[in-house]
Amino acid sequence: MDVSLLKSPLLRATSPGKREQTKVQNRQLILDAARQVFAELGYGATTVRDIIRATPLASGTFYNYFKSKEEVFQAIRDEVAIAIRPRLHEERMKAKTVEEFISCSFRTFFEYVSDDRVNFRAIRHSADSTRVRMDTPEVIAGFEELRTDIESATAKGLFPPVDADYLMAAIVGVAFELGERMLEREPQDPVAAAEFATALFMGGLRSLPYAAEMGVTKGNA
Amino acid sequence: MDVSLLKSPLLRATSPGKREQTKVQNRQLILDAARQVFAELGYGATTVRDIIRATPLASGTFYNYFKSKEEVFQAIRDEVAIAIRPRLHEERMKAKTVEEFISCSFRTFFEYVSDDRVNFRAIRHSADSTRVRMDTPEVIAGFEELRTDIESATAKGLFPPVDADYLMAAIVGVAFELGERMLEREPQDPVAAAEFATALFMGGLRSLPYAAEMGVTKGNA
DNA sequence: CCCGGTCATGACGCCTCGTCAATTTTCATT
DNA sequence: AATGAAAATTGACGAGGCGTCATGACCGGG
Repeated sequence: MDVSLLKSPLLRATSPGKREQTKVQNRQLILDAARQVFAELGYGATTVRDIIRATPLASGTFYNYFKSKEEVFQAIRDEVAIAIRPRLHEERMKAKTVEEFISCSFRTFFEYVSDDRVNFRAIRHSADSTRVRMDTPEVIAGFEELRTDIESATAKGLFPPVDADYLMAAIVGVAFELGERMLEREPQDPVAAAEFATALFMGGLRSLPYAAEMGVTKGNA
Repeated sequence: MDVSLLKSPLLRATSPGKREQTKVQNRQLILDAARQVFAELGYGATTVRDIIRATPLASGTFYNYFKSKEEVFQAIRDEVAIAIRPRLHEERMKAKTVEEFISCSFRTFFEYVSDDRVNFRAIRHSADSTRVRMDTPEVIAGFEELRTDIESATAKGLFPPVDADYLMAAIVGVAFELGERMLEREPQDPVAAAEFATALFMGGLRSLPYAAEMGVTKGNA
């Protein structure tokens, strides 16, 4: 048999083998169902059974793909982290000034959060007041990357010699908490949120954009 | 019968009735066991059964005191929130300047976190990478109080007219995330953490205390 | 056409859940 | 003290989730 024929790029592209095909498909089936169910019941209340019930598969099949509901959740989180991380890193590398570094980071993040609302809401919504955050390896790697980016920016003289670990923590804290609030507002305004955060990091309280309209919490002009 | 004798303050003080007594005692028994077990297994992995097994009580009794493991956790959280909230509020009311407002808030919070390490660790430790945060009514009320404190400080001209909601979120985000990092360092230094946060909010990045010693993450002098 | 390997299936044993009828404990009254 | 009602504790129970595994279906190569 001519191996080069069977394994030619063309054939592999059109027929990756039924085996592989259903494997990928099932995985996606489970992930989609999970997203759905998490959004509906909240992460905490969801059971593995709920997920497979939203799927044509049998209970045992679930465990061929994931070890637990946590692992599905990780996979969903990681998709996000993997999508956003290179973008953030790239923006930060391009930054010529501290301000650019900070503002690009926040803007990119908030825009992503706003676009990806569905995924983010999946976590927040839950009957009780539990809030879950998965610090998956992929997410943690994102944090670490931010820290090393800060460190190398410091080496380049962009930053003063700050405590990169604490600074990273502060950025992460503001990003997540502000992101949450942003999602509660209507209309969604990632740019404004990013401006707020940037001003805070650039010049502290006194530089914050004045609250043009009061009652931002509930009213919207 | 002389009611005033039976219900005299003295008697009530020494014997509040066995009924009441065991009720309080059992509640505490459960709370203590829960703290223990949460710290050991992590919040996510803990079951109601694990908690009562660490207690001389029967399974049914648990439900006379709490509806679920979430509610026990809430109760533990709330103890903390109730203990810390008045302190924070008081400090902020005394503040004559913005800087005092900010620095007192952070210092009080970080000192509390550091003292109360046990309670805080109970949440963080878990086999998987799940991080749980309970936004109980009591905790949310604490956030709201911070926001109204900001608003009234603004009214007094202490703050510029900022977006109090976002500012509150930023403070909360930094406090929690930095608190977490602080717990990972040795020796524990709440004052340094508070100084870092305060400098950030007062003057932004450029005011941050220089990292006197590098390698803060792992090394310690 | 057939065989070896891979994967889906769903029943199984174990465990937790929250409930509830039975029982014990407390307490006011006689 | 004796009594009876109210309150709280107990543990067994049905429902249902968990992760596993023997079974069988299905794919793909010879």
